[in-house]
Amino acid sequence: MSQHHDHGHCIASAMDTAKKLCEQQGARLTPVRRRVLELIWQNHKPIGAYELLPQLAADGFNSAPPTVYRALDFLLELGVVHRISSLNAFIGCDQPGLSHPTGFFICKECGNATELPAKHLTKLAQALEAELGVSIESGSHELSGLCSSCRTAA
Amino acid sequence: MSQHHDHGHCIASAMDTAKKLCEQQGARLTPVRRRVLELIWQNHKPIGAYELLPQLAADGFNSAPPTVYRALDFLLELGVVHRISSLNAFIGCDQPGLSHPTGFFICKECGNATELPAKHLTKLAQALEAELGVSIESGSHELSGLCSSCRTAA
DNA sequence: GTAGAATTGCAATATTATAACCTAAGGGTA
DNA sequence: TACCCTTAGGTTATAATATTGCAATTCTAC
Ligand SMILES: [Zn+2]
Ligand SMILES: [Zn+2]
Ligand SMILES: [Zn+2]
Ligand SMILES: [Zn+2]
Repeated sequence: MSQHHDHGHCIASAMDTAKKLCEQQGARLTPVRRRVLELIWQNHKPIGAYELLPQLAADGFNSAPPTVYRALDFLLELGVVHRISSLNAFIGCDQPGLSHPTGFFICKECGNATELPAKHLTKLAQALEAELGVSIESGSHELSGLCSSCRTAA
Repeated sequence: MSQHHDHGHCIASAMDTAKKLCEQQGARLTPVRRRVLELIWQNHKPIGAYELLPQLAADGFNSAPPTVYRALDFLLELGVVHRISSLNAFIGCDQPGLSHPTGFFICKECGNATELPAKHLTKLAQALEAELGVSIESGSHELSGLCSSCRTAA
């Protein structure tokens, strides 16, 4: 996770991609869905569903659990957000649009989560399919430790 | 997951290993901890904490959530049980005693979970550490699809 | 035996997620 | 436009998972 990136650009780019994906698929990026995606990107770290609720409320949106879970389900389905189950949290996808195996490295110090390069995950899946005789359809990889910045600081 | 294994042996062997690990570490395999581990192995599929409660109650144990969560925490710490966070469930460890990266393949058809060979997971972790400049301390890999039996059946 | 530590019992509560049911809004078609 | 149908959102309640806090007990070391 780079510390010095243009974060406004991050968000704008993610919103733009989501809009395009919706148009391609005939899906509707409604105000609440759009706002949830913005909040997830503004946060830029894994964020829990219940942390989103007050932020939605502050914007005048309805803020009951089903509202945010529905929006999250939509965004997950669209492929612009991932769920990190070991944290019960959600984060924006780096490479939305491309269907790809998902995994994250989460720094236990700073909390930042970096999406893992799909290349390695695909390779692992192939090796496991060959060795176990299974067919893998989906998966998630959640690793934890110190990111390079936090390692340097320590 | 082999369908034709001596399941009684599975359980006995797991209990024996747990006992030895406790002796080595000066930890206490108390009745409720022992029973929780037995129940997990008897089930032989990922099992939720709240599924264990009534089974404990049937044996005359206290059966409030903290009881089972404490036992699970102890067994996780001891390394004889793993948590599968995408299922909010627990399962016995294949290679207890050896500290190893953990991952599972879970068949979406039959529900069986197979622990992934550590070799591949270690290799992935090393590749990611090199590429991302991070240091990985723990991780979990949860894959889903069809196991070889269910593939054949389908 | 006694002090200190670990374990358990117990009640309450926190956190995360979904169900059920109804209303409102969009979108195509005659 | 009027109609119908589908999707999305509002609202209330509840389910499912997990933890906190404190008192009582049991174990262990001395
Ligand atoms: Zn992604
Ligand atoms: Zn960090
Ligand atoms: Zn294991
Ligand atoms: Zn199967």
